[in-house]
Amino acid sequence: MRDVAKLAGVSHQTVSRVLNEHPNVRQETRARVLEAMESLDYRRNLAARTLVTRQSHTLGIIGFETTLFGPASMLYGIEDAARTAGYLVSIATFRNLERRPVLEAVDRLRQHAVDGIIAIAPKHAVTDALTQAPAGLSCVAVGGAGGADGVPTVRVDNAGGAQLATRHLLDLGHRTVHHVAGPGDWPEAQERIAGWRDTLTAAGAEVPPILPQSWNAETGYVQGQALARDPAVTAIFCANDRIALGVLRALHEAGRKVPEEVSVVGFDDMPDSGYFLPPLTTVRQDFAELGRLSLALLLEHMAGPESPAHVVVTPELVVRASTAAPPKRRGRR
Amino acid sequence: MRDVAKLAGVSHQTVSRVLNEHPNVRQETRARVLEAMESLDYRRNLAARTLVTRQSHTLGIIGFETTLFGPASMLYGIEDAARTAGYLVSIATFRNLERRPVLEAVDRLRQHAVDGIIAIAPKHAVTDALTQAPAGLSCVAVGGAGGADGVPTVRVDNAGGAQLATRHLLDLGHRTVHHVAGPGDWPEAQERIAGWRDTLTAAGAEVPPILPQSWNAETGYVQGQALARDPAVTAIFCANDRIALGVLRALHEAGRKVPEEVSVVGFDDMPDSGYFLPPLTTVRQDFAELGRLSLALLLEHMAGPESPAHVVVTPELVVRASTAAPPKRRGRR
DNA sequence: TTCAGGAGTGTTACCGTTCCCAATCCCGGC
DNA sequence: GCCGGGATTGGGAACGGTAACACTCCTGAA
Repeated sequence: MRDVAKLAGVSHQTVSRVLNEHPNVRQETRARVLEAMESLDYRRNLAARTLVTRQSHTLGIIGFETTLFGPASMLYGIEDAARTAGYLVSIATFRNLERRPVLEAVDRLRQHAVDGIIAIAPKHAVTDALTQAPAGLSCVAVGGAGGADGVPTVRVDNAGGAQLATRHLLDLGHRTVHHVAGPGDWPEAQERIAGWRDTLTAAGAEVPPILPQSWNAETGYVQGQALARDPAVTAIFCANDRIALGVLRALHEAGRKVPEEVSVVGFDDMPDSGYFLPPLTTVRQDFAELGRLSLALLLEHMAGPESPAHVVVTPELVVRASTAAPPKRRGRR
Repeated sequence: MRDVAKLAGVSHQTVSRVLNEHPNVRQETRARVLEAMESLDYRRNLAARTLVTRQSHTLGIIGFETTLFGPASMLYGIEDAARTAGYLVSIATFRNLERRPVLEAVDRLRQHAVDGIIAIAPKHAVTDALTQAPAGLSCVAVGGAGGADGVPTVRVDNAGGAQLATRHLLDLGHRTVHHVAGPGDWPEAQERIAGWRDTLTAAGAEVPPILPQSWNAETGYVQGQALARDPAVTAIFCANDRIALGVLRALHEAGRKVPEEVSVVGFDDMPDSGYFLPPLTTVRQDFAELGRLSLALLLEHMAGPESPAHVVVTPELVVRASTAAPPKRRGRR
């Protein structure tokens, strides 16, 4: 910077002003400085800037299982939006959903002086940990655990999505809808269960038992085998597309045709669920949008820490070929 | 830090020494300092440290389509390894595979003074851009484009993987193996094509034509429909699992049974390919390991920039239920 | 007894910015 | 022609660490 100043024949302070687009610099001077910067291939030292301004222009993301489609997409959305907002993102993942590892991740980011944190927070433990973050550090939670305490959140209306799916099946004429749930201690899974159950009871339909377990295809396969054995089962709502994949396989192996005999609905709309056998009807959530929104919320919160806002995104039903009317047509009741 | 020094009754320099685990500090003094740090909840300002040492203890990752399983997993592996090595990772993604955006991403990271860069580099343009990175900044390329110029690389033996798949099908008794390739301008796709073709010609089998297009399920579906129409087709090797998914669907819709009539092999071993219909035989690449290795290579290169090393990871065939002997048995030839 | 040398500690300079405040220039109004 | 005030510029002083070097002890060998 000193070199630039010397070459342009001004003080280092003026260079700084040009850098920060301070209004009170004469056009001519600014041009001279810019030219000098150009010819010296100068770039400012952000560490020095951070040291004095206490702003790193870096945002932190703490995430869990970022290898899965949902979290990875959110990450992508956040990074994209952050870039256009002039921020770099650093990422800290943790391996299990307890308070300690989360706090460690927050701490790691704090050490590096991030200006704010977005947590991909599927469980309450994460959101809770966030409330313990030091004051002055803005945090936003995105993903599962909704309606949290003092932390702004962005989330999907899981209950609404589950309702969409369940209603769709009911409207097709199914007497009731079975559900293969996600892990019982995940708010997202709970909300989907609630949305499904409420829709069923509101329609006066019987509520079959559930056995919440995991988010993967194996769960779907195992539970699907049991459901396939029961001829009364004509409609299955799965907590996500991976589970649906497993259910589809179980059904197929048991010789039960989809959608002629059994209808299946998923949740997420993963990239290739349109190519499942048959193409999966599912509830689509726009993860990238979720990421973008959470970034916007974070910036807002960093600018003026008002009372925490809560943004809810509405998912959308994508009807494909895995759902149809039940085999023996009955009246809509 | 001054406060800590005062409280411990030493100079700030001694505090610094304790922080950096300098050997020449008396036990007792060290204890006193540590205690002071504890009671003041002191944490060192990394920006200041970076300013003087010119080391940010941050690594940069530049990536493309990090929302897909492969890149996301590498990211994960890198972050994991970086954390244990005491680094934070920042990420910069770019939207298209040309030189400019890649260089911009490198620049962004450089501004933030990253100590090194790992590029998830599926195409040569990325690796090329890396060679233009300023001297003194260590870079490693991981992923597709192998055997590059001056940049250390970590990659999977795609040709070897393709050979594994093709051999497996040939050994089952198929006369030849058809291939649904990935996009023609991707080195990974090219290498898989080469491995497949070479294996075929080495075995004296006919080499069917290919039509390289894209990595997604749609490609598989479209090309699968054409292949399904040809009764001579009994074995299909797909450039990745997503393509295989599409092929499986096309085959099923055309009424051709897998694996009784047609065998299908994928590449990648995505999380749920074991639950495809039928469970997919595929070539497994360990993305997380790839990430870890690339980090190790980067650290090595940062320590002593010897001639760039090239690490090759061998993939592994996972045999599941989508492959079998061809319908009319013929001799092994 | 003297002295070399290492352990332990403190002093000072410096890393590259931005902030605060003062200085200078220039313009219009009285 | 003088003066107030905004525009423009410059001169230190931070920011919070680490590096380099100097200094004081203390120990063991000559």
